[in-house]
Amino acid sequence: MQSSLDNSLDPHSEPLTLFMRRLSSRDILKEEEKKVLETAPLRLRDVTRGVDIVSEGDRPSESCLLLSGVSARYNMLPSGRRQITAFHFPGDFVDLHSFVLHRMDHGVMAVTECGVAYVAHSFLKEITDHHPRLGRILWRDTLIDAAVHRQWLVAAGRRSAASQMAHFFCETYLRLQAVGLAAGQIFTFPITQEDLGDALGLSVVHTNRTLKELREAGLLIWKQREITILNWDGLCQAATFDPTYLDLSAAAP
Amino acid sequence: MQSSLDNSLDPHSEPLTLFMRRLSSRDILKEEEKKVLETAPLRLRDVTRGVDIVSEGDRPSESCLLLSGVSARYNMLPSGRRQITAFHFPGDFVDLHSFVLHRMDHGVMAVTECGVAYVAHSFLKEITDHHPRLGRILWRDTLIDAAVHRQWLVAAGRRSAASQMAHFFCETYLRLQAVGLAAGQIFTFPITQEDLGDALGLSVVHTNRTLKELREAGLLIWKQREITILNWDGLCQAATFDPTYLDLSAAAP
DNA sequence: CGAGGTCTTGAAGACGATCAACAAACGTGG
DNA sequence: CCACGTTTGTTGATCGTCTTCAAGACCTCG
Repeated sequence: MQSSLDNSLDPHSEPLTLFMRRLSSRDILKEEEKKVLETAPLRLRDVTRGVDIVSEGDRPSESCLLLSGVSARYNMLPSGRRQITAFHFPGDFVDLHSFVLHRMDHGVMAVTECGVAYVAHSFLKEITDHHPRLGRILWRDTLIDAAVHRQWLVAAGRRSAASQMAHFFCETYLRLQAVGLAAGQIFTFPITQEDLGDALGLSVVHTNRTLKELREAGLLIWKQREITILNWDGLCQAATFDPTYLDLSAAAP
Repeated sequence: MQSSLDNSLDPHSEPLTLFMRRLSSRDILKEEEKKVLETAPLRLRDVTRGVDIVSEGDRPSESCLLLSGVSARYNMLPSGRRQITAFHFPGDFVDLHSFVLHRMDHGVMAVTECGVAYVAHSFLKEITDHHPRLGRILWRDTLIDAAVHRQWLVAAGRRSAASQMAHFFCETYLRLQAVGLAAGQIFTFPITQEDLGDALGLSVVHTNRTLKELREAGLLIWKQREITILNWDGLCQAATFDPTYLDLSAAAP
C-alpha cells in the first residue's frame, strides 16, 4: 500500500515510510534508491521512556532509526546538569553519524516510549559503496542536523529566551510537517518543560515563564501534550525565523 | 627567537599538507587516496581580513580549503548581533558541507588575512563516486564539525562563562596541535576579544573579565596574538574537558 | 483515591549585559 | 622614526535577565 501524505499513518506499518518521506522533502529519491533502502534488514525494538537508546561512550555497529515517539541527544556534565542538543521525531536517524564516527560523545535517550529500528553499519557501507548518490543523501541528512545545531547555538548565544523558544517551535513545527506529523497548526509534543528547558539551556522555572509569555502574546497554546500554533506569522517574527537551514526545498545533485 | 607560528612548515608550500595531516590524525590515508587528493585542481586566492570567503545565501559550486589565517562561520541576526559558530584554522575545509547542502545558511569570513584554495564540487563528486572510503573520510570531517557544534551548545547552555571559555581553549589547542600549529604549549591566536565573545555568546566586556579570571587563575596568558597555556591540567579541569568528540584517535573503517 | 511527577507562581540573588570612560596597541602617512 | 587616528583592550558602575529556592496546585496513572 503506497501511503500518501496523510497523517493517519501508523509509522509501524512500514518502518521506512517516514524516513523516505523526509528524504523526499529535500531530494527526489530514485525508484532504484527506494528499492535499495527497502531491502535494509531492520532489527525492531521498543524503548521505555527515560532509557538510553544509545549511550555515551558506545561504539555502535548499527545506526538507529526512530519509528515512533520522541528521543533526545544529550550530554551530561559532571555537575549533573544536562544539555539536550537535539530532539528526534519519527523518521529521523538518531545516530546516523555513528556510522562514520568512532565513538559516541553523547547519549540518546527515549523522551517518550519509542519504537526504533536498527540498521547495521555494514548495510550502510554496502549502499554507500554502490550508490554514491544515496550516500550523499544520507550525508546531507547528517548535515541538516549540523545546521540545526548551528541555529540552536545562535539562539542560545544571541537571542532572548522568548525568541529562542519561538525559534525552537517554528523549527519543530516545520520538521514535523515535513513528515506529515502536523495536522494544520496542531502537533503532539509529548515532552516535559524540563526537557524543553534542558534543550534551550534554561531553568525549568524560566522555561515556564517564557512559555507563559508566548501564550499571553497569543502565539501558541500547549496543553495536554499538544501544541496549537495560534499565530504563525507572529511566532516567526518573534523568532526572526528563516527556514533556509532546514533545506526543505527539493532538488537533486 | 622568531615569532614562529608554525613548526618550520610553510602552509603555502604544499596546499594540501595540513589538510591531509589532519585527516591522518583520525584515519590512515591510503597512498592511493593521497594521490587522488593531490590531483585536486585548486584555485588559490587571498582574502582580506573582514571579507566574506563565502556569503550567506550563496550556492557555491566549489568548497573552500583554508591554507593560512583564521576564518569564522557566523550568523547575523536582524538585531545586528553576530554569533560565530566555528573558527577555522589552516587545513580546515570551511564549507565542505556546501557540497551536499543546497544553500549557505550562514557566512564565512576572514578573521585575519586568509589564503584559501577552492576545490570544485564536481571534483568532490568524482572522488566520492570512485573512492567511497575517501568519501566517508570527508563525511566524517564534516561530522566532527557537528560534534564541535554540539559541544559549543553544551557549553553555551550549561556552563559558566569561565568554564565555557576554558573549554574553548582546550579544544582550540588540540585542534591546532593535530595539524602541528602548536609549538609546545604556545600557539598564535590572532583574534580579537570581540570575535571570541561572538563565539561564546558573551559581551566584549564580559569576555575580557572572564579572560582575566583565567589569567589570574594562572591557567593561560594571551598576549600579542599568542596564547601560552600555563596549566593544561587546570584548564581541562576548569572546562571539565573530554576530547572524545574530536575523534583524534586514528582508526580506519 | 492517593502519590509522585509536572506545572505554576513568588521572592531573593547571581551572572552577565550595557553604558561610559580611558589606556594601550596598531598602522598609516609624513 | 615619530605623530596621530583608529582599533582593541581594560576597568568601574548600574541594570536586567535568568537562576535558585521555596511552596502550593494540578495532573495522571497506578
